[in-house]
Amino acid sequence: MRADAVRNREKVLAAAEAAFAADGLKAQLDDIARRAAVGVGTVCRHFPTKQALVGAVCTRMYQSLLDRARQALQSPDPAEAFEQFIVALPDFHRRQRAFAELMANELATSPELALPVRNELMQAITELVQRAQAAGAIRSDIGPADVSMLFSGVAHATAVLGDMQPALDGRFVRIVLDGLRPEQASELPGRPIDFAQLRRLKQRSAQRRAR
Amino acid sequence: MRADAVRNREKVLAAAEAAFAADGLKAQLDDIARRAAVGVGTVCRHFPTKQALVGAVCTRMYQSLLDRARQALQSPDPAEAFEQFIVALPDFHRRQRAFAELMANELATSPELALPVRNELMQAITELVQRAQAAGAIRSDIGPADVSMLFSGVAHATAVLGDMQPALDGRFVRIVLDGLRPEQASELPGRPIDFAQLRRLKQRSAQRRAR
DNA sequence: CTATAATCGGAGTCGTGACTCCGGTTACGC
DNA sequence: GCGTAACCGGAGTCACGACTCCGATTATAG
Repeated sequence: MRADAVRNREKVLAAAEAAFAADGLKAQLDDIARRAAVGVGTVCRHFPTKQALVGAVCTRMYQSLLDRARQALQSPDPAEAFEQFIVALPDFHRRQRAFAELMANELATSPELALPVRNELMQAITELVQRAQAAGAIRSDIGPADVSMLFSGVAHATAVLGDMQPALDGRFVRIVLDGLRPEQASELPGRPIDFAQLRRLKQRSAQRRAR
Repeated sequence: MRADAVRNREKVLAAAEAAFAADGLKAQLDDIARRAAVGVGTVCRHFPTKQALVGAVCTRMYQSLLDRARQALQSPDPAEAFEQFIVALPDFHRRQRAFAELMANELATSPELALPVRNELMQAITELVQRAQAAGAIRSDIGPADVSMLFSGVAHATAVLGDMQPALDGRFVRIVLDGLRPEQASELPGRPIDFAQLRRLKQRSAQRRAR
């Protein structure tokens, strides 16, 4: 691959990230091209479809989130590790607004982009949760997928709130965290959900939709 | 207005509700017309723009939600009133999936559809929260807008989860409710948010975006 | 029952936005 | 340096979806 090609590919990715951050998923290819100081053709050669571009941007985001999760896992205290990761989330989402939107929709959509990074991230989250539970830092009647579902909600709120008081979603996270502490009053309906189960549910739901 | 006209208007509204429920806001006018067993022209005469149709459907939804809030306010026990209203939310959203999406986006968008019903609903929620706080049923460091923000998250999750196990969002609500109980560990950043403040924040944010 | 005015339907218009095509240009191998 | 092959750009294509227009139809007034 030629040197200028890689350079442009990089410029496009950066521009796409910025554009998605500003306008969400509905950001236009033309705008992305303009931001990258590049023709539309170039964008479309590197990423044959918008979906592909989204996928590429998404992968980077997941990677960066995975890094955070791994960093949190370094911490010797499981409770702190969990909290550290969770509290960092809206901060992350604020910077990557579009990704919040993407990720928030992720659960339901785009099974087509089966990103290996995502699996690793799920792995890391699972570990974070299990360790925290073993240490008695969070309630035992939840599963990893419950956590990710919860934070798809946080992600969404962050995306919607936009540049309003950052404090707002900080409050949201703290409230949810409090709800996750051990020995809470409510009995949760159903059973703890992990990622394998979530996937099964998703498939069944997709089948139902197909009919 | 002629009798068949009202009848059709009603059919269109019902069809729109169903279509939005199935496909979200991106449901197509043609599809709505087909569901209503009516021509596209009819849809567009009754509702000159898609926005208007959305507004009309939205108003009904708010009305129905308001009814629930008022019903909850009837309960003599403030704690139970609050919980009753909140727990009913995802159930409501499941039936009205699109509305969940609408409502979830509401915070940021569509200041143009200034629905009077919405104001009444905010009033009712404010009362529900204040009474519950006075009775010591929920923590005192939150405001009504915090609650609605939180449940915009729930709404989103419900929308995304779709027809997956209804238990999933039931779990979500219980966890958030637990996080709202008095005397929790976390200290929330910032101050309690009420609707007036939220509106101000929104305006400032809109101005910033305009520049 | 008939005149009339409003309503209905769906084929057609128009705008928008993703993607293609090809002449001109720029980077590597020799 | 120079030939070649890959890359660049942006005007144009194409599909899709919101909305319009007008002949056919149907409800009310007298």
